[in-house]
Amino acid sequence: MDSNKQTKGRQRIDTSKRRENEEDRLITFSKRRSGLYKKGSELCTLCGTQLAILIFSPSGKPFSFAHPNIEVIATRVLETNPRSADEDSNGAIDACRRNSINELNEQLSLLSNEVEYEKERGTKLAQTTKARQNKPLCEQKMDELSDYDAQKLKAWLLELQARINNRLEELNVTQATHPSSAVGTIDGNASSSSYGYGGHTFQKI
Amino acid sequence: MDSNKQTKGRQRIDTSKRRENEEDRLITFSKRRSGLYKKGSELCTLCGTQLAILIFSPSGKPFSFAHPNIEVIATRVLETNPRSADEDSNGAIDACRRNSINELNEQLSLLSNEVEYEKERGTKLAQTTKARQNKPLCEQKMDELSDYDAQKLKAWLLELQARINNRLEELNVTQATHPSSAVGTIDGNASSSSYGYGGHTFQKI
DNA sequence: GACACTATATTTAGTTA
DNA sequence: GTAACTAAATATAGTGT
Repeated sequence: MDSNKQTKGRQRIDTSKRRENEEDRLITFSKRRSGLYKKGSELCTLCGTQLAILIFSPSGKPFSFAHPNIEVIATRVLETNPRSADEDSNGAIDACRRNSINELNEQLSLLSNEVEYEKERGTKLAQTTKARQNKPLCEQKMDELSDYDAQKLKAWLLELQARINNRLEELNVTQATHPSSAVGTIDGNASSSSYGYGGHTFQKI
Repeated sequence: MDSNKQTKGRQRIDTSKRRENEEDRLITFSKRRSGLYKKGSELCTLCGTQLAILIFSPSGKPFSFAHPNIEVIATRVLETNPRSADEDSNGAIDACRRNSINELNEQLSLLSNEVEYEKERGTKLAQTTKARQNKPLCEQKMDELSDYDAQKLKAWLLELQARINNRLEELNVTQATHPSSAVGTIDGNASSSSYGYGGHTFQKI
C-alpha cells in the first residue's frame, strides 16, 4: 500500500550545505543554473530591467547570462555618477570604505571574465541558430576580430582608459586633504606583464 | 459555494510580456529579485560555485548580489586564458564574431557599474551590522579612500592597463594577416573627457 | 510601502528511458 | 551524458495589515 507512486518526487535537500556527491552536484548545478537564467530572463521581461549573471564553477569554468544586450546598460550607466556626497551619520562608513578595495578587484575580475562570457553566449547563439542540431560546443576563434570590430574595440579601450584616468583624478581630489599620497594617473607605460597562451578549453565542473 | 477560499492564490501571469501596471511591476521586481538572489545563493552553497548578479532597473538604479567575495574569483580568473585556438567547422563563427564587439561593451559596462555594486553591498553590510535597525540607506562617501586603499587601487589600475595592452597586442597578432588595420596599444594620452558631478542618489525603480 | 498569508504556479530531486 | 517524467518542495500573485 505504499508503492503505487512511480517516483519519490522531489526530495528535500539541505540548501545550506554543499552537495557532496559529485554526480548529484553536477546535475544540480546544471539544472539550477538554467533555472536561474530563466528566472533572470523573466525578471527582465516582466519588469523591463537589464541583468547580467556570472557564475564560476569550482574548476574555474565561467558561465554567464545577460539580457537584453549590455550596450544599453553601458550607455546608461556611464552617464550616472558613482559619487555620493552625503555625510555618514554613524560608524557604518568604515564597513563601506573597507569594501572600496574590493570594488577594484571586481572591476578587474569582471573585465577579464567578460571574454569568457561572450564566448559562452556566442556558443549558445550559434547552437540556437543551428536549430538544436546537437553540436556539443562551438569553440570559435573569438579573438579573430574583423577590421571594423578591431577599430571599434580600440575606441572602446581608449574610452575605458579615459574613464580610468578620470577615476584616478577623482581620487586625487578626494585625497587632497591627505598630503602624503598623491595617486597619479596612469601614464601608459605599463604593458609588459605577459601571459601563457595555452588554449583554454572548457572542462566539466 | 465558491468563496470559502481566502485568496485566489497565485495566479498565472504571462512571463513573456512586460507587466504594464506600475505598482504590480514594482512589487514583482522586488519579490522576484530576492527570489533570484536566494536561488543564486543556494546554487553557490550547493555546488561550491561563485557568482555575481547585476541588475539595473529601468530608471537606472543598480542592484547586485555576489557570493562569496569576488576577490577570489578575480584571482582565479586572471589566471585562466581567454583565448581558444580551435578551428571552426562551420559558419557559426560569424555569430560569435559579431558578439566580439559586445564583449568590450560589457567590460566597460561592468567596470563602471561595480562602483554602484559595491555601494549597495556596503549598504547591506552596514545594515546587517546594525542589526536591522531600519536605517533606510547608508549613502557614504565611498570614494574617500584611505591612503593605503588609494595606493592599492593605483596598483590595480596599472595592472588593469597592462592587461588591456596585452589584449590589444593579442589582437594585433590575430590581425596580422589583415594588413589594412594595425590596432595599436593604448599610449596613455586619453584623459580629458569629463563628467558632471552631481550627487548620485538612489531612486525608486 | 514593507510584511504576512494562502492558494496556486513553477521548479527541481530522484528516477527512468 | 541527456532528455523526459513524476511528485514533492518552493516561489510567488493577489490579498490583507
